[in-house]
Amino acid sequence: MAPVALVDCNNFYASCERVFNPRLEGQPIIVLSNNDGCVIARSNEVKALGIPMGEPWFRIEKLAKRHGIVVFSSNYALYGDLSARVMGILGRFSPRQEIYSIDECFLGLDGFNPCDLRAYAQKIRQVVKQGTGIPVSIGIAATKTLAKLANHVAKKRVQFEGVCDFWQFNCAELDALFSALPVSEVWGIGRRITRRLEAMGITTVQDLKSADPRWIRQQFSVTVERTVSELNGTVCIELEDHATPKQQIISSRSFGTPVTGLQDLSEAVCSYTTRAAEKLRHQGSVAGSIGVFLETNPFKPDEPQYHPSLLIPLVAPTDDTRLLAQAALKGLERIFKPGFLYKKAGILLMSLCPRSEKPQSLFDNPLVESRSAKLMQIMDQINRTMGPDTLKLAGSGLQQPWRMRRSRKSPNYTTCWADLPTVIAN
DNA sequence: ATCACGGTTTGCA
DNA sequence: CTAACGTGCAAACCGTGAT
Repeated sequence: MAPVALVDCNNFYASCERVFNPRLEGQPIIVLSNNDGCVIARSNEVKALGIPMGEPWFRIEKLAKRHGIVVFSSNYALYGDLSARVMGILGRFSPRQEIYSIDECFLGLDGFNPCDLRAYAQKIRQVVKQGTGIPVSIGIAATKTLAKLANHVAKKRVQFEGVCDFWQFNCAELDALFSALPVSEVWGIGRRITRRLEAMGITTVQDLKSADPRWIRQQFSVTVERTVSELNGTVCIELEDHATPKQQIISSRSFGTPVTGLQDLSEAVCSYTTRAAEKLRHQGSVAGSIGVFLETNPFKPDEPQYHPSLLIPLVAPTDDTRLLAQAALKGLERIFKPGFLYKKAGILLMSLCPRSEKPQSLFDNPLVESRSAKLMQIMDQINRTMGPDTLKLAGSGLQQPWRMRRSRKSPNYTTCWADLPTVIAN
């Protein structure tokens, strides 16, 4: 049985802010979503106050002030950079690593003796903390679903000191543990399925583990059935140590203030397309079609609502930002209607396939194509070395009045020289 | 009756 | 002062027209 570890950073975004501002140690911290909309990360002190994840900021602003909570806009440049450092260190501890999200990864520990991996896990925690300042917790078990659960236990129970290894439990102990955990803690069991399971009398992890897999499949789906098998120690979800290319790439943002005009929407659509195209090239794919959508504010039911979308097939699959933006803007013009307060716009790249498998067409012009490829390469390189958006399409605009609010962003400590004077001044 | 499809909804993190 | 609620992805689902 090959052990799997799930390493997860504790309160990741809050911890990132603390790394560069140690005075925040022990202080309550929250980090807000894009547009300073709602709470997406909380330090332990804030969790203890009972402020839930996803809570809209405007509803807790007063409470936060009362408790002296330190509030940050999200700073993805900072979190992404620290994430890369943490992942780099973690990768040294196993030849098989699956980076699952910005703050967690699985490590395949095949070949390691499962008898006692706790010391190894403690070593991992110590090295990551020393190298980055970020505290992590580690769960170890036979399947990814169980490792996730073990990680949860490692975080929740202080006596485990950040590491929980299910191999250290016998059957009776495991039964007792699982009977004390709500079914909603299981990876893949979200709000909706939890509600339905509870209605059927399945309320704990143990209940779900001992449910009949065929019945679960019939009532729910293969996905939930797999989850049940994984709880029983049967591997159904393999470790994916090489990133599979995305089937679709979405780029969308809410606006800082409502937008009414086609000009502003065009700028937004143009820059979202630029970001998506960068991701597309990064994974070495081309897109066969591009979708555009607009949204008014659904939280204001009194205002006229309109959420159009349109899918535009491309003449030939491409990864050229200019061609993609052209198509997206043409689509935008077709769905745009004046007289609405738009809150959000976005684009989707679809029908993706590897550049190498792109079908040749009679109308391909090899000279034009190679120029396009070279131009995109140079753009990507300049933006990579000199900072994002150093070189962009004119259609993205300069003022960008629609940009999201981020009034409480910390400096980009690790990725922006220009931000450092702020740091020193503080 | 069955399948492939595309668009929409659901669900998760 | 006021108003203020994220994003990205895949799987499941569903209606349609072709076979």
